[in-house]
Amino acid sequence: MTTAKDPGSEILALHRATHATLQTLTSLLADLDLPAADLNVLANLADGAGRTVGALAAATATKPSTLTSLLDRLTRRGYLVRQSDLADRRSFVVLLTPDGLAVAKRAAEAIADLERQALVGVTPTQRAGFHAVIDALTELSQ
Amino acid sequence: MTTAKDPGSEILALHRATHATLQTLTSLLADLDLPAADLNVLANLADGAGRTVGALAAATATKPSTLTSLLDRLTRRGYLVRQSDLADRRSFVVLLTPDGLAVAKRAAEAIADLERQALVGVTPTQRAGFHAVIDALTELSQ
DNA sequence: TATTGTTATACTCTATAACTATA
DNA sequence: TATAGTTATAGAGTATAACAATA
Repeated sequence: MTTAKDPGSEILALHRATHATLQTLTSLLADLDLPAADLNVLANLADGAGRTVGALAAATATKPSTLTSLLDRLTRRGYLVRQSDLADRRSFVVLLTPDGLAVAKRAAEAIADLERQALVGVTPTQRAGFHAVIDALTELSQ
Repeated sequence: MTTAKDPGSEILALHRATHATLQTLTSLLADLDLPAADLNVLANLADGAGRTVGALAAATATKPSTLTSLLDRLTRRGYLVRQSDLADRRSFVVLLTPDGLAVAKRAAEAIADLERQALVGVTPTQRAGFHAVIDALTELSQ
């Protein structure tokens, strides 16, 4: 046997899983009427702490220009505000409103629920392995 | 300690890693001038075997209607053909041309290279854990 | 009747380049 | 000069509903 059995499998599995989980989350939270990327950003803000646009871009591995229209939409909905960063006035700090925090918490809870259900038969060791691989792939791609 | 330390982390990490790896792949293969989703589909076909549109949709966790324009584009480029499935004439089998196979193999190799580089310090056990978590999340979301 | 895939349609996702304000 | 973020722009990604062909 000289042939690799399953070339490309981690990254292809990653993309498949991302599509699948995004669709599931969107339909679980259909009443919020928010696209998947918005849920993702909100979940990243669910701890209530402010983050600069750049920090959010890093957290989601997207570009600031990708976030602009998304943040505009969430602002229009009353879910967040952009505050000028006092420390560096080129930056904006993204801050959830009370409404936004409630929605963000629902998104984060739906994600946590989905993980709990999916990972009921998964050991902490396997979970640690998952993060080791994910982190390695993410770090190499930055 | 009653608070979970890192709620939502698997799925958020998944989405971050997907964005990061897609961007890296696209720039590694910039000379092919293909968007990320095309590379993903081609890599899924790189073994040279034909697949129905439905099977491809399942492999990428997308809908057939999402694939239509993508397959049209790859057909226009001469990378694949749709053949009527003799066993079930409602179906189309997607088959790579020789040119398409060459491009698909480059995509699959770039993915394999990226994985090799990223996972050089990752143990087989960690890798197995990764797949256990990914599979659990994917299966729950179908 | 049910299923496969396309078409038509409507938005969202995403990045690059040029720009503004600030550092 | 360099950086943070937006604006302008262009194209790709995605799904739903309606449809045609086949089962």
